[in-house]
Amino acid sequence: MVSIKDISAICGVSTATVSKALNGAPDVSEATREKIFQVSEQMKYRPNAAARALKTNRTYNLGVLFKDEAESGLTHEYFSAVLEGFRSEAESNGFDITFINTNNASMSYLEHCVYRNVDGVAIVCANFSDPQVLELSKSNLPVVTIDYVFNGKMAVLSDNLQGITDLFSYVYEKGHRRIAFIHGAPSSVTEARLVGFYRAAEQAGLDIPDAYVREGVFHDPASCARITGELLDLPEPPTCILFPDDFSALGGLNEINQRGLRVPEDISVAGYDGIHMSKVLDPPLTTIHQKTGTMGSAAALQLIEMIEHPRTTLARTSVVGGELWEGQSVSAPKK
Amino acid sequence: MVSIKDISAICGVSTATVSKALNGAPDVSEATREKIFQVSEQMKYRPNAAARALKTNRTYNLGVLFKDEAESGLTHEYFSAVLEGFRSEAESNGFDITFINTNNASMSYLEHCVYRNVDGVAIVCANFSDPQVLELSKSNLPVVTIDYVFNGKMAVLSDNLQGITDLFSYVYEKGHRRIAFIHGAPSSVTEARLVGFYRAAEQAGLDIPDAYVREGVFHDPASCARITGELLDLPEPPTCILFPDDFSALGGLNEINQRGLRVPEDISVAGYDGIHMSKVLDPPLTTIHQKTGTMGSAAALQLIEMIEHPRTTLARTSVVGGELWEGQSVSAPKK
DNA sequence: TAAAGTTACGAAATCGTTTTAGATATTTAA
DNA sequence: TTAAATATCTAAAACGATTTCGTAACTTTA
Repeated sequence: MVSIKDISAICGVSTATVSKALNGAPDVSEATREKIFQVSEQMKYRPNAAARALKTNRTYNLGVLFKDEAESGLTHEYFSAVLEGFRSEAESNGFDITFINTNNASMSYLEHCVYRNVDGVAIVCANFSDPQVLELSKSNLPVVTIDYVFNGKMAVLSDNLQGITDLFSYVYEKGHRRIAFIHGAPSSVTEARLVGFYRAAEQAGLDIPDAYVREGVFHDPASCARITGELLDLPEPPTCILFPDDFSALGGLNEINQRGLRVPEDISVAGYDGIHMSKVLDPPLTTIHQKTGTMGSAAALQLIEMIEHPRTTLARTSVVGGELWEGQSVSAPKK
Repeated sequence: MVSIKDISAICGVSTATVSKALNGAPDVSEATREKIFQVSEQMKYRPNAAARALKTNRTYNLGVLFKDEAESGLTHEYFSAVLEGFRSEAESNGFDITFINTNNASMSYLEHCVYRNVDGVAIVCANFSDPQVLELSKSNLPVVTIDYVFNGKMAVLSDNLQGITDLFSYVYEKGHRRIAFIHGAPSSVTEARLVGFYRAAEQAGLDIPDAYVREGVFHDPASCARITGELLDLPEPPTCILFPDDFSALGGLNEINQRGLRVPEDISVAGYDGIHMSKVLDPPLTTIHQKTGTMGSAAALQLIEMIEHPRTTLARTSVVGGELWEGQSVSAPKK
């Protein structure tokens, strides 16, 4: 490969000058700078990333922790889409990304980051109570998290509170008063949604019976199918069910269909996420679309800002609003 | 960070000896080797990847080209699952992965690989006629491709020919004789499936009318819905439709439902891929499950073999068989 | 016992950059 | 005219590893 040395030889200057010219240092004359650019262009010079990293201690590599406990990580559209937004924004800023989820026990996440010398790390999808994740969050490596906030660290959240509020208002205005909510396992996301749900109900002067609020499992149609069945078996079943996410809503839809009920004529349902599939279901699912691309992009920008200006950047949490996708799975309740 | 120098100082030996001990060179006594291991363990020494890369010209980093033209790449479960298998196997072998799909025009894929010094590259999802992809394939960088074969390069293919044959046989044995096939856009995958389809039909002594074989679009429910409608409008409509993939089959299912027909009582359908969703549809979709994890893993192993033993490794194409997932979307045809 | 062979180690070069601390030539100010 | 300031450049030292070759000490062989 052609190195700075080759360029310097051809241009008749020292390697120091070449380096400085290429990096825009002020003490290089216009003439030599131009010559150096020309030659390195023509010889297709590419700086050696390893050498540069060794010297500067900067790799322009961002670590990504993307662990799917339930084997649904990279194949979970929500997280994949966030990752794609992150990757794209990072690359626009000259950063590449490297996965740091080692599965051999030889290195912790933090050790992996150190080993690879990443400039910062994004925790996109992980178990936030995992000691290794905590270790990472406590290190002085720049960190950004998605949908979770570590104290004093950058974070990007989807606005679950607003999202569920919008969804609730929408179905309420459609006339529903018996609204059930199957939520995911306890987490900050679930918490925000529950708060939003109850607040919106309160606001509307609606009292939600405890039997209408059930804990399901994210991304698990089976559990949601079962709970949907139990809800329908209530003496006074709900007229509308909100699911933890679009995919798990499929389970509920099946249970409903199998009982010979129709959506939305007999019962209304709504999902959450706004994945591709939601638009293609029959009927199209009313859902809250989370702006995953925006979230990933915001995470990348915040992380990079922290990397470039560690002393002058305050850790902050940005909240990305969702958007109601009006499908046809919610209509006025039967009289 | 603690470096080899620190270890050498503590152990009272030279850095050369430390390096050799850590890398298992033969000319280090058992005693010093043990001491060095102990100390570096205790001081949590991690080799500096950049320094090592600079010296050895090996990064233990694999490039991954994963481009989603149609914005469905990272969010397309098939490719995501292959990638996950690849990543996992690579990491087990001490390799990390870096995306090389630059979206700024400043570097070609190959240049990006050179810049990052990756040891090899996997082309998981890309447009194989893109000049930049060709350039990559022609370079002397070790390359492995998924579902496409570059002459003289490693490749991993899903056995589409066998898969579609199995699927055909299955529906044929269920009694279907009017079998339609909506395939994807022209590509080696489509080609293999078409050959398999026609061969299987021939084998069965079945003549497939041209009107039954239609070109749709992978991963696009809308086009498949339209074509399904046209198939159903034929004077002699098929009793079974094979779709290009599970996701696009959704479009067909909707069209069928909207006409008041039921699956599988009135018409049978089958998908391809075996993504999570296929099991959760109502009825569960009969499909060919592609062993994506196996494919990704095989790709990683082949690539690494090529990297470690360039002179003694022959480029080869391995074919990973699929597996019929029997759902409930295919039954005997109506009389 | 002398020559040859082994074993265990270290000095130093090297990979391709960046960066600091001069050095030289040129220009400006006094 | 001379000192000071400025502009442009370079030598050389890093960064943290690997690797070649040499050497000293010790063992074996004849």
